[in-house]
Amino acid sequence: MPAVSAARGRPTSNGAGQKRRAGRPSAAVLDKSGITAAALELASRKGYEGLTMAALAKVLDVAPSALYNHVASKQDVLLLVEDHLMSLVDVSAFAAGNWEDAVRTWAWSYRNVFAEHTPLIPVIAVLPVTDAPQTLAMYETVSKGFSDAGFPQERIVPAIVALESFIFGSAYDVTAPEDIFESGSMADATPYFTAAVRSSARDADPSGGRAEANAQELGRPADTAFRMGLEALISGLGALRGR
Amino acid sequence: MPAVSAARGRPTSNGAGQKRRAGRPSAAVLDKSGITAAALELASRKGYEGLTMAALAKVLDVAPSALYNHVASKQDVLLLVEDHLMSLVDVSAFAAGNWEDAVRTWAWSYRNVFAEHTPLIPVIAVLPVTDAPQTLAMYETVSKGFSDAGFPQERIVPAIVALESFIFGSAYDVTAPEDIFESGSMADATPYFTAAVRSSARDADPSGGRAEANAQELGRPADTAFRMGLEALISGLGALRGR
DNA sequence: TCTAATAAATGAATGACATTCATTTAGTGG
DNA sequence: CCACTAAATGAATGTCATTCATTTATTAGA
Repeated sequence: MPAVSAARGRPTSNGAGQKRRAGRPSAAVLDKSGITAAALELASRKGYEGLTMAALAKVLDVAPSALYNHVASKQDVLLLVEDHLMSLVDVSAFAAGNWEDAVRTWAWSYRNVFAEHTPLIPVIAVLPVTDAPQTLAMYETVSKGFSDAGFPQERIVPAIVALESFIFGSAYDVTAPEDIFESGSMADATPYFTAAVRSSARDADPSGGRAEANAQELGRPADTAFRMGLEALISGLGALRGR
Repeated sequence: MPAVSAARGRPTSNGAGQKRRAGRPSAAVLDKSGITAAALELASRKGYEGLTMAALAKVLDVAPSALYNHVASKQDVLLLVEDHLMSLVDVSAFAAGNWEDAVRTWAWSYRNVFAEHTPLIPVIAVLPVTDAPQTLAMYETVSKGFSDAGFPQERIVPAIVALESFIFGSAYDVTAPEDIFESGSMADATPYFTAAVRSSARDADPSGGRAEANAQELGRPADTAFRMGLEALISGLGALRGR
C-alpha cells in the first residue's frame, strides 16, 4: 500500500541529516510521483542544467543509485516531467466555446507551459503516447473538439500536429534573447533585414512610445509572432472543416 | 595566408598514422572551415551522439585540446555547423516567382535541411545572427522577398519568425517514430483520438490504395501535416500584405 | 638580426555526469 | 519458515568537455 507512505508528512528530507543505513527501509522513500515532483521543482528552481541525477537524489534525500530502482534512465525522468506538464495545458475551452476560441486558448496555454521547459521538447518528439497518459488525455479532448467542430476524421491529426509544431517552435522563440536579430557590423550588407528588424522592434511596443514595463509583457516580439502565426493557422485550418 | 594550407591535398589524416610531435607545426593543421566540414561529416555519418570533441579531433588527426585553439567550446562548433547549413537552404525562389511559391520552396527546403539536424535547433534559438553570416544572408533575401511582395515593414520579422517556428517544430516531427500515436492499451479510453489516428494513417497514402514505395515519401504523415500547416500560414500571412 | 610575443600543436590532468554493481536490509508469496 | 524480490547504500566505471603546462614555430618590433 504505497498510499500510506504517500500520505505521510514531509515526503522529502528527513530534517536533521541523520543518514539512513543501507538496506531496504521499512517505508519506501521513493516513487514515481515523488520523483516527478522533485524533478519539476528542481528544474523550475535551478533550470535544466541543474537537473542532474545527483541533485535530484539530494532533494529526495537518497543516494543517486536509488533512483534507478524506479526509473530506467534520466530520459525516463524527463518523460515523467513532460507528461505531468501536459496536464497543465488548458483544454477546458474545447468543452464549451467555438472552435476558434478553444484553439486559441489551448495554443497559448500550451506554448506558455513549454516555453519554461524547452529542454523537454526534443523528448516529446520521440515519446510514444502510450507511456504518457496525460498527453493522451490532452489529445483526446482536442481531437473531440476538432471532431465536434466539423473536421473530417482524416484531417484531425495532421491539423493538430501542424499546430503543435508551431507551438513547440514558438516556445523556443520565447527563450531567445531580445537582441538576437541585431546584425551589428554586418548591418550595411543587409539593408532590408536591418530595416525590418528596426521597424518591428518599434512596433512591438503597444504603448505607442511610452515604453515601460509593459514592453516586456504585451509587446514581447515572441508574442507578436506567435499571435500572427496562430491566427493564420486558425483561419487556414478552420477552412478545412466540413460545414 | 591560410589559403595555402587549405588548398593543400589531403587536408585531414596524414595517412600512415605517423604522429606529429609536440609544438606548433609549420603549416597549420586546423581552421574553422575544416572543423566545420569535419563536424558536419561526422554528424551526418554517425549522428549527433557521435559528434564528440574527441571524435572530431580524431577525424582531423589532432589532439582534442588542439580544437580549443580555434573554437571556444563545443557549442561553438555547433554554431559553425548551424550557420553552414543555412547556406543550404534554398532561397532562390524569392528572386523571381511570386511570394506564395517562394515561401513554399524556402520553407520545404528549410525544414528538410534541419530535419536531419534537429539537435542544432536549440542552438539556433540562442544564436545571435551577428555571429552567423550565412544565416544573416538568408534573412536578408527572405526579408527582401517579403518587402517586395508588399508586406508592411513592421510585419516582416514577426511573419518570418512565425514561419520559422513552424519549420523548426515540423523538423522535429519528421524525426518522430511513425507509430508515435499508437495509444495501445489506452485506446478504449480515447475513442476520438484513436479514430482520428486510424483515419489519418489511412489517408496518408496519396496513391489512393496502390501503396508502394511512395508511401514513405509523399505519404509520410509528417509531410501531410507540414503541407497543411504551411498552406494555412501562407494564406493567412499573405493576407497581411498591403496590396 | 636578435628577441619577445603570439599561435598552434601535444599530452596529461580535472571534474561533471549518468550509470552499474556488489551488498545490505525488509517485506512477501508459497 | 524460506526463497525471492524490492529498495536502499556506497563504491566503482566510463564518457565527456574542458584546462593547463609544455613544446615548437612564426612573426612583429627594436
